[in-house]
Amino acid sequence: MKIMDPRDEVIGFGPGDTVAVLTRQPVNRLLDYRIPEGGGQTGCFVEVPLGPRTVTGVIWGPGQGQFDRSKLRAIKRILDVPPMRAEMMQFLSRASEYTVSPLNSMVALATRVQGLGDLPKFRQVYVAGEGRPSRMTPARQRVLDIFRGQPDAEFSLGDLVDEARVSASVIKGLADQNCIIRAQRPWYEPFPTLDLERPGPELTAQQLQAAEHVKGLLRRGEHKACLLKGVTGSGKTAVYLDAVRACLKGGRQALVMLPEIALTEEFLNRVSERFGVTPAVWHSSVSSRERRRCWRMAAENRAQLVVGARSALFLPFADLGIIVVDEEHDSSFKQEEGVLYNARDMAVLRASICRAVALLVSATPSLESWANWKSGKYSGVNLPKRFGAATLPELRAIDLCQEGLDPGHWISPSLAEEVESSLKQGKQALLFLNRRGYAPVTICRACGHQIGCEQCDARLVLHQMRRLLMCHQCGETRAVPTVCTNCGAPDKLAAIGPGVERLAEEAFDRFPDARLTVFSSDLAQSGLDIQNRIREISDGKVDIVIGTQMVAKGHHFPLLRTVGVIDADLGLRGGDLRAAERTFQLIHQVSGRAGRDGTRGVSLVQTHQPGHPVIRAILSGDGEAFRRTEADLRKAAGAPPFGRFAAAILSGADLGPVNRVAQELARNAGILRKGKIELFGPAPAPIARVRGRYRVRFLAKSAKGIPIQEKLQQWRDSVKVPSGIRMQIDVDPQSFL
DNA sequence: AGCACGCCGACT
DNA sequence: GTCGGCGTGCTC
Repeated sequence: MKIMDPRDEVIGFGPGDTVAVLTRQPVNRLLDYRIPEGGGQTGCFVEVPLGPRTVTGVIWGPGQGQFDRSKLRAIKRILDVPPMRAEMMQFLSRASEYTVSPLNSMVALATRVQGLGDLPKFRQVYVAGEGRPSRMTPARQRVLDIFRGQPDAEFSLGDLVDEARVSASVIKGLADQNCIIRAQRPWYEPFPTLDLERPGPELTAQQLQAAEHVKGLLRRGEHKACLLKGVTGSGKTAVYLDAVRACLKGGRQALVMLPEIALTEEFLNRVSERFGVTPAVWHSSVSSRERRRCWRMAAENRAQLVVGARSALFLPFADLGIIVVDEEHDSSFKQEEGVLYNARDMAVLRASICRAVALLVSATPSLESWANWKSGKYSGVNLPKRFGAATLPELRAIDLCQEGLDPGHWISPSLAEEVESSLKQGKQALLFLNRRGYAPVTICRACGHQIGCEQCDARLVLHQMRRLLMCHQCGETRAVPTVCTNCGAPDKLAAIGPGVERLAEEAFDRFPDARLTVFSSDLAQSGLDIQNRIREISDGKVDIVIGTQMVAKGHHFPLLRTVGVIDADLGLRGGDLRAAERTFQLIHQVSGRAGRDGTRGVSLVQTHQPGHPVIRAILSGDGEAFRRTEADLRKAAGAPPFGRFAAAILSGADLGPVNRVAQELARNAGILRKGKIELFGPAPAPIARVRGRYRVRFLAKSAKGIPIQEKLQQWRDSVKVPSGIRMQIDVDPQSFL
């Protein structure tokens, strides 16, 4: 079923006219409604009756007239927000086609705010007042001191309570005596204006050249994607902030996308340093009120710059001029649930539709972007040198076959020695192991049983600090048993293999005087907590940092001298399409944390296979050579980016029906073959059961440039998928689980 | 997504 | 005989 393409021009409708509405309910077709008093136009956000309920939707175009006119119902309300722009409708439509996902679910992505059309509510703030308190108390003094420091500032109740460490009643008492004054502010206040005249850092010649290239694209209105490649520490951020500034000066909006929420705090500091104020933020942990503000301000062109996660791509920007995708190679840009899309690719699509520049930034570009640059589809700029005194670290392999490890130990003598010498110099060391928890496997020494998840085809990971076993597939946790769950033998359970927690234990034994900190996504409390702990590291309050990929990304640790990669072979095992690429990117990235203050850093890479091409490429530091070799391999295999992949995943509570549907789909492979698409499978997914659901996979493969979506759609529609069985199509899959 | 309609098993 | 299980289909 194909929903009509949105039109370029806006169409107005009068009362009584029939219009086609697309709701965000899973009803993937247009429904006709009558326009109410006051009229409307395409793109209007509306509330319509649907059965017994009222749902939100968007006027997509003129009515289709295929429904009994006498049964038509009227639109209940046209919401008081700027209508969806034609370019947004086009973007959603194209994104829906590309990802083979229903258009209504794209509309759902574009309306992920509560109370879309509700009138703005007010929020209460406190400002300085003239009154004198009848009696001064230490608590009251603390509150008044805050205002004395910033007489024109406004604070919410929460801010005052936190900052002055007082209770709300103290604030109330002061307000009653007019010492501070309660004021109403609309919650939808525009975001503060960025100071674009504020002098920025002096850019180096290569930075200037790079910035000039991007600004040229903006000036000439070339809505072409551009790859900004630069070694870690080369000052990529300063370059793209300069481009953002040029875009804002031209009166257009900017979006900067970061792969992880954990990176936003640090980036916001960077922005407020550069432009004097904090910009709008959009990600899943932003409060719903703040999201509403951000959404609305983006639509009204009153948010100049939005910093966000991948979902920020669906904000209703009025006039978006540049989309920066920082760490564009990062796999977190791929949405792996619900609508499966790669925010990096969708950013390029959106930019091309709204005539914006898509700027993809990375030290280790994805092979996709790199190939697009090489072929001339994207333009590109390179920053080959580190900024200022920073030099690239010295990279060395530690051959674990030569240098044996004691059982239960993972820090080799050479690595320990290097860490020791860093500590002696008053510098820091980072031990990197991309494995959360204490140990990946718990085994019974009596019967050999490995404790697994009841719901998934996966082993439970021991999290010692939280005293539980956890499934990394479904998140299910359970208490650590004292007897074997299989044979009942007491005290025979043993933790096998290392996780960051266990590594920390070993580091504590080895370096008893060092101050340690462990970073892992499950140990992080909040964005602020991460921010504080990062600051502790920058301030030199920590000697050894132990962490998962969380520490590899983006953070700046000036005192860090030594990086130890505990297990370089870890990511190379699974053997999926991108294993080599991801390993290269991760180790390169984490190594780049070392030596950013002028003294040369060292990165030691522990491996059992120092001759492995990927390990050799990492050690040589020659990313270009690595990408060329990897590209040749992919080309020979017809793999992305030189061929096209799409996965289909069937899942259901019982294997029988899942297999039956899979067999039927396999029989219909002819549909794909007609479109020059090869089908492989069905095969049980590598993790054959997740959350109690059995999973079976297909892989569809075609040459580059073959339009696969229409055929995939036909193929999917060729079977009737019974309720209880889900079929997901993943175009350009990242993960092969 | 909800919710109604509808066709087969164990109860007052 | 009926109450209710949740499979199938509709919502303008």
